[in-house]
Amino acid sequence: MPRVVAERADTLPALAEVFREHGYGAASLTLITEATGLGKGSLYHFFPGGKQEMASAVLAEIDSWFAANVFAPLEAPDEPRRAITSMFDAVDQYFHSGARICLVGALALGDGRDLFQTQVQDYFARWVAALANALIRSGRDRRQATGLAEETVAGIQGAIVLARALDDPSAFGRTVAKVQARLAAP
Amino acid sequence: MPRVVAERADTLPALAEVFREHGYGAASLTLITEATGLGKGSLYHFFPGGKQEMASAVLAEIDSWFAANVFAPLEAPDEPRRAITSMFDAVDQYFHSGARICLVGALALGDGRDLFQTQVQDYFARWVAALANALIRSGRDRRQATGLAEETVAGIQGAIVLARALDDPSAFGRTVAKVQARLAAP
DNA sequence: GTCTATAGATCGATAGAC
DNA sequence: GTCTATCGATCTATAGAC
Repeated sequence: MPRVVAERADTLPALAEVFREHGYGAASLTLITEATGLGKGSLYHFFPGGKQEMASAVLAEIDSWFAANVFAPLEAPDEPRRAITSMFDAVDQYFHSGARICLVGALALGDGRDLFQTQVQDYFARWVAALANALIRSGRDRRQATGLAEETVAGIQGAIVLARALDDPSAFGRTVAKVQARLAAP
Repeated sequence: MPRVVAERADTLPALAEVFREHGYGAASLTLITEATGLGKGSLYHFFPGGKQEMASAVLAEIDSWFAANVFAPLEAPDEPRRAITSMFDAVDQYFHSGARICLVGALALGDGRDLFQTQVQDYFARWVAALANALIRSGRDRRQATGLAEETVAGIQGAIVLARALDDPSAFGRTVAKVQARLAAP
């Protein structure tokens, strides 16, 4: 039978789930050992920097996923409108239609804000820049593109907060659909 | 010289600041004693339920502030447009133009989500309902008012996330201004 | 009411056997 | 690599003097 955890990267999905579920500070090593099925010894073998390195690795993987599935298409030289559409598809998929929160946004609001400020800032800055880039190439005025991109990313993040607060994942889809429609309008 | 802390309610602003700064789980009693200037004995005298009761009391005070300054005007029988304008003024004031996060939203995303779910849900549900009510009375279509209210509240929350993530409070004002402008349009 | 002292549990992290 | 045992620090909460 194949091992569930064969290398460091195999632990990242479970780690990400724990941090999303409990935040950074409240994600104890006990919870992490249960979620990953690894003892503390193994965890510290993979992550000598401890919990902080675990969270940082999760953020790096998230950034990598968005870079490949969201940022790169938005920055690609052609098809900006199609890239924007696929961005919303990717967002809906990644956030499980509102049932999953954005760990980066949660870290920005909660604890770990100081520890991971650079990674959090880079993630949002690149998202806004990539979307603004696509908006400009799709014919938008340069001056308004950044503002529109900020408003869109904020709308997505706010939709996650709202869905989580209301305990109603469908609020995410409803709200994001409005954000997307506004972006498609001239 | 008058005492700084004369009764339970006097501790709430300092408590709120600690929870906003560190989240619920990472706000230790040591941090709380430093912020309030009270020893543990005094804190447990005021809040026999411990840290959970402290956070719950803070949420109740936040809800009370919004009820008086935001929800009630929105639900008042007249001047819905004026109430909406003053809502945005109150929001900008309360969140210090993006320099202060929304503790309710942060709790919704992070730890304490289970502990305070009812209070978090009530806060957002009432905000959306009150704003939708004002929108209907200002001439909006009933079917679209709730969606527009959700989008607006989400936009405000997302603006807070974005401003915090980018470490740029001015992103809050820029984004909220766009949300407000959209609401004022026919 | 407010304090200090401290209990009892849990934390992150380490050591060392295998 | 993975485990168990355990360290010292820190946590929430309580007890009791004043």
